[in-house]
Amino acid sequence: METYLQSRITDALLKVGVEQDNLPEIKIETPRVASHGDAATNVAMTLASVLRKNPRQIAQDIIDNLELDSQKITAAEIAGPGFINFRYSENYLYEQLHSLLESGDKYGETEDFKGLRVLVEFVSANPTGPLTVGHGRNAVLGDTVARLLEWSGADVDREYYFNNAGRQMRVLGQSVQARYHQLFGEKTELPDGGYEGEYIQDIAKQLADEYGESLLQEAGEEVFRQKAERAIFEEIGRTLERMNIKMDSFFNEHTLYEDGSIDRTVQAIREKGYAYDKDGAVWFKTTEFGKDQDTVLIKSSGEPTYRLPDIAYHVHKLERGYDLCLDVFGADHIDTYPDVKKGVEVLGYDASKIDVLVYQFVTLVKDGKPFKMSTRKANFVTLDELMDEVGEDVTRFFFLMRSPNTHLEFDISTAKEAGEKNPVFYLQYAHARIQSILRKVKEVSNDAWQMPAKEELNLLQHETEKALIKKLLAFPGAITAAAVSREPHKLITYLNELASAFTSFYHDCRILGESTGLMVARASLAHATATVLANGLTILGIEAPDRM
RNA sequence: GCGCCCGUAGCUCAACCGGAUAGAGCAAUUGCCUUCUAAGCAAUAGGUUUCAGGUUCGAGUCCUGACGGGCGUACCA
Repeated sequence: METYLQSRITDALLKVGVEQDNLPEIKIETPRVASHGDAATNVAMTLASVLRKNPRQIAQDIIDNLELDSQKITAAEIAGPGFINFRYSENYLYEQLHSLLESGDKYGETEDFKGLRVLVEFVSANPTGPLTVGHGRNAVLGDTVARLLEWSGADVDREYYFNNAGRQMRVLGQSVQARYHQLFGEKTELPDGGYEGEYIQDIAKQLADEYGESLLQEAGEEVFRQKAERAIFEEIGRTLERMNIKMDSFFNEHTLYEDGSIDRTVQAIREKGYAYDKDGAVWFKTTEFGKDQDTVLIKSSGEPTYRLPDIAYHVHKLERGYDLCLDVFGADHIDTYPDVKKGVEVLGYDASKIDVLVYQFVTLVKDGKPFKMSTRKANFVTLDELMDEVGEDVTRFFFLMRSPNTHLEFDISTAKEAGEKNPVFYLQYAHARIQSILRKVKEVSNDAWQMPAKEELNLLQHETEKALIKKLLAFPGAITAAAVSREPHKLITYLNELASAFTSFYHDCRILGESTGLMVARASLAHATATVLANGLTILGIEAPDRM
């Protein structure tokens, strides 16, 4: 419909005398106030200064030259300072509703990103401990944006990037080793900066159960590191599964060393003249890109900083042929992103294919106060603990509810309320309620719901019915908007409006007890609403229950 | 100091890359269950969009400057 209006308006503009080269971009938007119509454009106003004419006059000229199909649009009128408002015909609504019903669980899919190969890299927590609440927002955002892109036609892979070498992991191994020795009565201290979480003791205990005392002979921490890594990855895998997240691949940073990518990357940056040696370290000339200081690529110890493998990794992604590499990470990592892009660019790759979704931090709140759920000495709350406390659906929903670039206050008191206050249930309840009605319809008519003919939908004449249809038709656009801006909360806002439009309809129009024709038409409308709710919840990774 | 994000109703947040009368939920007040799920609906109240300038037909949105909060600014990841 949008493209239809755009082409009609373009034709009218040409007739009015606007030159081909001066055609403005024609924006079609949905007015905030329903009384303003179903679609509107502001072209007349944007043209006012160019044509040096009164915008309302321009609008009138455009309307006079518009050739609209009355089967689709019934009215085009001037309003306010020069908006042109359009109204959809009933026929158009019924036609669209009918095709929605035909699409069923595919309704909402578009081809906006058709053919685009996307790699979403997210979570990417190193296996040093269980996933925390902070990782939770990352995981859910990444997965949901991936789903949004998939619904928009993109070909999406999900990847988890990790590093199982380096100092952090050695300390992890040492920590487990220390706990293991303690289990057998030895007074071994945790290493400096060791991991204090209770899970370290759990892993040590597993090892004791499995191997008895035999590991006491181990001199180094390597065995413990390996065991810890495996145990932690298993737990992370279970957590992700619980959250409805399935990775396509896990990428080990180590492979970049093995295949020589790291060395080649440094070499290439040197050759381009963007790297130099100083104080035994290798530096990246980030000052040339407007930074205050140059940054270190390889420490004087010979170990690279994370920037170098990050650059090599992104080159690797691009070489795999992705058109879009989307990284999801927290606000604390934002500073590395320009360096990586510049590095990739210096190496001759198209850095514009790399995009980043940055999210702000999460604060847990309970009864109005910052809340620490964990009694463990380690200073974090795990995702599993959170899900145990409030449930999987609520967890996903709360992480998605807000715009990624504002701080998220996760109110556990609200999340735990199974009822009125909890916004997740509003959507699920609407779905369950519709299913309940449809079950009753089936009893009455002794027949399952069937696809109605288009004409049968003509009985939907009530204002709340038409408002609901219009809301349903906005679903694909809502997905696209959320996918383009990578903001899943836009979809939630839409679904809330949809559920609200449904309850207005439910309040004003009965389904059972009406004549057969009207009952069929309304049941179809309810069915369509349930379909859209279910599709929307699927994208959010949340259940759409049939009963509550 | 510098960079990024944020500042909207008592609280938590929306506002479709500059549009028409700034909207939801929670909290408050009131009304609605012998008819399809009241986990709901309807209504009332709540705002100088932190402040001061600027840009233009038009600003919560863009620019400048204050003020306030978060995160960075490592030879940590």
